[in-house]
Amino acid sequence: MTTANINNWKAVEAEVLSRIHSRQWEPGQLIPNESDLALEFGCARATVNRALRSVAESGLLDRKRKAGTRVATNPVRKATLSIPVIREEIESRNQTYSYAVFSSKIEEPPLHIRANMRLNSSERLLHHQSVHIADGKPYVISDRWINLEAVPDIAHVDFSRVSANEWLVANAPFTNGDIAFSATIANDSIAERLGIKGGEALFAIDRTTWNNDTAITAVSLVFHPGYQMRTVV
Amino acid sequence: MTTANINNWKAVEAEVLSRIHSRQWEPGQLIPNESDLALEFGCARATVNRALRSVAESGLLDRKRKAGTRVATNPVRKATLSIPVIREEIESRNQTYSYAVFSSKIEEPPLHIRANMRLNSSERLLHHQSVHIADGKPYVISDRWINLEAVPDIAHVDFSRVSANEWLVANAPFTNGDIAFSATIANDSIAERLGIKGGEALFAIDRTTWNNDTAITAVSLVFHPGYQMRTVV
DNA sequence: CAGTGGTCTAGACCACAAG
DNA sequence: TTGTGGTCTAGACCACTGG
Repeated sequence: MTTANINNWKAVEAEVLSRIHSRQWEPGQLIPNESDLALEFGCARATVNRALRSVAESGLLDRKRKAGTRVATNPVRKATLSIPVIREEIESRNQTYSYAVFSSKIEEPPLHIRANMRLNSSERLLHHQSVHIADGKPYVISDRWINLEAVPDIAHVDFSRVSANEWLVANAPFTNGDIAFSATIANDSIAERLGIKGGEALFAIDRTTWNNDTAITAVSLVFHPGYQMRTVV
Repeated sequence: MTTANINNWKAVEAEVLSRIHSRQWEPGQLIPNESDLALEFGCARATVNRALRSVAESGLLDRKRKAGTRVATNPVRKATLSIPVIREEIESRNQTYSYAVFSSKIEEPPLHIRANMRLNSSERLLHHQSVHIADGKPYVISDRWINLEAVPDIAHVDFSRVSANEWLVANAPFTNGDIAFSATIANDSIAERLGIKGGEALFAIDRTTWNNDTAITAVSLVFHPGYQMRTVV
């Protein structure tokens, strides 16, 4: 025997990946169906299915009923990035976390926020601006709008003890959300809050979350200069 | 009957999500084990397993053998973003795609590139700089280093016909890679290549890909002003 | 040690879509 | 029409890990 036993889905996955990388199965090529592979590997079809499904999810295979399974020609690699609570992100680097609120008041939102959250004109919104601090240095500033109709309890929260982010995560589960990543220039107000000079390029994340069709919150995060968001494929 | 039959894994998943969102199962709480849920829903344990595994992958459940399954307290939401071939990204917006090479030559790389690719001092690298153009306007500029030891064939490729990106995707499959997203300021050379004024904030992606332990290529992409990368959770 | 999730199996039926 | 992947089932054993 030159190959180890292929009797579990991880082994099947490894063998499939190996055949793709070695180009034994070339891009665009139809690979054998599940039953044949199960026979070849000496395992159940369900095991082959589990492995092929996993590889397909990573983008390296295209599967269609009746048409069969093909090696993807332009593999659209999918990177998964986790969106951590900022406090945990900072503490995981062994830095001390702190947090300060600039302002927190009920306001009329600008039009683009209303449009973004798809609100009628009647909702009252809490406008909450704060900064998360790592080892005493501003890490990211947060400019958040919260739909009080969706989360009435938040009116009574003491934000000196817990950040709006964490309170919402724990108390206002959302079903779906949009995220946009971009670059922005540090204007005077941003620069002041981050304790930097103006004119620098800053990494920004804009996130809106929903509970089914009602918007919960829209937040704009602007990170300190040099911040990188990393992941692997 | 108030509820529909829960006899497939999608239905089980929907029911589980509903119980989490409605806080019938609260954050941190231990939920029933797979066998009990299977009994309650009237389906096989494997079906419950499929559903719970799916929810756990999205970050809303924490599963541990023996310890059981708990609702995540700080759900680390995972966003998956697909990394498309730039030509396809542009064409999917019904814009016309074109492409131009600024320079392509074998050079000694700067130290940070060598370190990033974890190379010995001996490898020869192809330095390839280009721009991808949408509807006649620069869309993103690419500054790429290619390890000729890993991809010798690339020396003979006619880059006027196919972009380095697409050739590599089709001919140099990789097993893994790192990606970093950041913001950068438009210096003079970047601004000139993007046809903009200097000083603007630009979204940047740095990606290094590997075939097992040998680096294939490191590429730095700098997008036109206003570019956003979007996804959903 | 014992309870939980993780996995495998053999067989069955279904849903989709290519020809 | 028919071949393919998608899924469900009942049962079994295994692997990890908390107590």
